[in-house]
Amino acid sequence: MKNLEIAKIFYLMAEFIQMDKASFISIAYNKAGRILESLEKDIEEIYNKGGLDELKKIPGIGKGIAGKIEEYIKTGKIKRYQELKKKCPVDLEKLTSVEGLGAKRIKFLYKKLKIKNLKDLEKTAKAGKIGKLDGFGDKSEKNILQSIEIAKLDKGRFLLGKILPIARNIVNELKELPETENISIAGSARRMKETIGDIDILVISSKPSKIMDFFVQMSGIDKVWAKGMTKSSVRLRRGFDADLRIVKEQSFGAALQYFTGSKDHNIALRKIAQKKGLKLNEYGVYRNNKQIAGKNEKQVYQAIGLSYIEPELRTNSGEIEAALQQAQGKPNQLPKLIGYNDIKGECHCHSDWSDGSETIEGLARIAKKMNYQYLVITDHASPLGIVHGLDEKRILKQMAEIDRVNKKIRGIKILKGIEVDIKADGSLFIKDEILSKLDLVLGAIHSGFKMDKEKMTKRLIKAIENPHVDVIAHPTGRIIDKRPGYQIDFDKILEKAKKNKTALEINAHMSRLDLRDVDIRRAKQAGVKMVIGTDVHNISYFSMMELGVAQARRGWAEKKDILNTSSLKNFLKYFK
DNA sequence: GCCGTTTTCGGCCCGACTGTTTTCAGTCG
Repeated sequence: MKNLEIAKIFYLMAEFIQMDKASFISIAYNKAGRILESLEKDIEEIYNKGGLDELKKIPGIGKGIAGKIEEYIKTGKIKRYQELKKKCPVDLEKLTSVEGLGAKRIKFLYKKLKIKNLKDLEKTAKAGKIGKLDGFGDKSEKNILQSIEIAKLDKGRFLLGKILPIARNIVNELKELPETENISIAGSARRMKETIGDIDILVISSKPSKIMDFFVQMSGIDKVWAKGMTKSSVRLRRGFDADLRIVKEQSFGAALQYFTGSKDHNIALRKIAQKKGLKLNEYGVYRNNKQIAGKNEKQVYQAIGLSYIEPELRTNSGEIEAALQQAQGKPNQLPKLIGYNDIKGECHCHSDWSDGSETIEGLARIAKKMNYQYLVITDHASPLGIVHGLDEKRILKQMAEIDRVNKKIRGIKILKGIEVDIKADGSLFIKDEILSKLDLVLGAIHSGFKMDKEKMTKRLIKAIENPHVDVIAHPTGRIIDKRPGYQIDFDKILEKAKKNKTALEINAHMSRLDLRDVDIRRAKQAGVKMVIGTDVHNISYFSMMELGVAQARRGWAEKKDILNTSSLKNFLKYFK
């Protein structure tokens, strides 16, 4: 998929263009980059299907940019980009990663001192040559040196599952301050995006100075980027930034809306406000300088003619149109998203019979504490030695053990399941005769990831068509930022899954989150049911259900789309 | 470069903080 490659070039082109003047052309390229990044379909497929006209149908892609996309697909290059790069041959990607350095200053440094990359920059700054330039000073030079160190350590984005606990800790610390009247996580963490670049926190206070003082002096801070009365920003030693914004109570909703994003969602909202003769900013919705909304988010949306939109949906990918429809009582409304407390059972769980670390009885007690009605034990049945998979004999033994635990522990039902390997030809590692005795069979691919698209699609379809397979676990096989996932024809998979009533899993593990949000949305549209499973290997995994539900919400899933929101009875009935 | 329920030209979301200035450009989100 070339979407990300092209997006990256567009971002760089935007920077190059900005070197000469802050132009709307650069804004257009940036926007095109973001569009490509969040596009659910392969841009090359779109182009092959309908050519330039099909590309131009994407909002934000016009004649010029569509042409550049075509050029890249055909030749692997974009001439305009090469030209821009030639004019100022610097390592833009690395240099812009230095906080405080943007296109203009990078060009200036290149023209004056021939600085092309981080190494040149560091050398020149250390020699004291930067502070003497026009528009720079000693402080700029010092900041550049510090920022280089931090840029060197930059690890990019972090998993939501890693960031959320840290963000919540900071929130709890700030909450302790008597000056804090209200507080919320904002930004992409509030939208529950699967990876997070930095932490955004919003505080309501009429005495911001003490809170800001505390914030920039918290433990674990490497550098204070900025400190003001309404806005401060710091770098945490763990490798990412935290931003704090403080507003007054009457602006809480507007600020929360503004600070939650996404950027494109906000821009679209402001345009809508503008058309109505209103102004939307982080302090409220204004008509002729008079605030008409702002205290809570719902009012902000209503003031510009929309229904409230849940944070997880705010990506400007149709939710604004749906909110408009809903506010006007028309069809094609917003989904009634699955709630964080709607899950009635865990359906992907490994015990110490395979590669989990907890006994079945121990797992049952935790699941009961989670208020689940049921827990499906789905140990591996696999030839892979490392997972200590079950064979047919041990499956029967384990069933007996589950019967024993069910008798011993009341208030939760342990179901008999398996996560069985789908072999290269699509057949399963366990005989149908044994599978038929189980309550739930997850089919999963754990080897032979590199198969070509046609073969892999056939392989999965064969498993989907096996009458004993209830669920395909982690259906695309991707690992966030590590493995792209297998080549599959997802539309065909959906078609067969629907026909065979085979469900797809939303694997809730923080580094899998597989299906992706865009896949979930397509599955829902295709009428394919899903389950959310955390792939428990020890007791800490249970809490990742929150991430799985968030993923489902970002994919517009409703309660009825997710089977383990059903009662035990209905859950079993579906899979019979 | 993109876009159109006033427009095929003339707009384009909006504001905070910093450093170097002395009223603002650059950067960031």
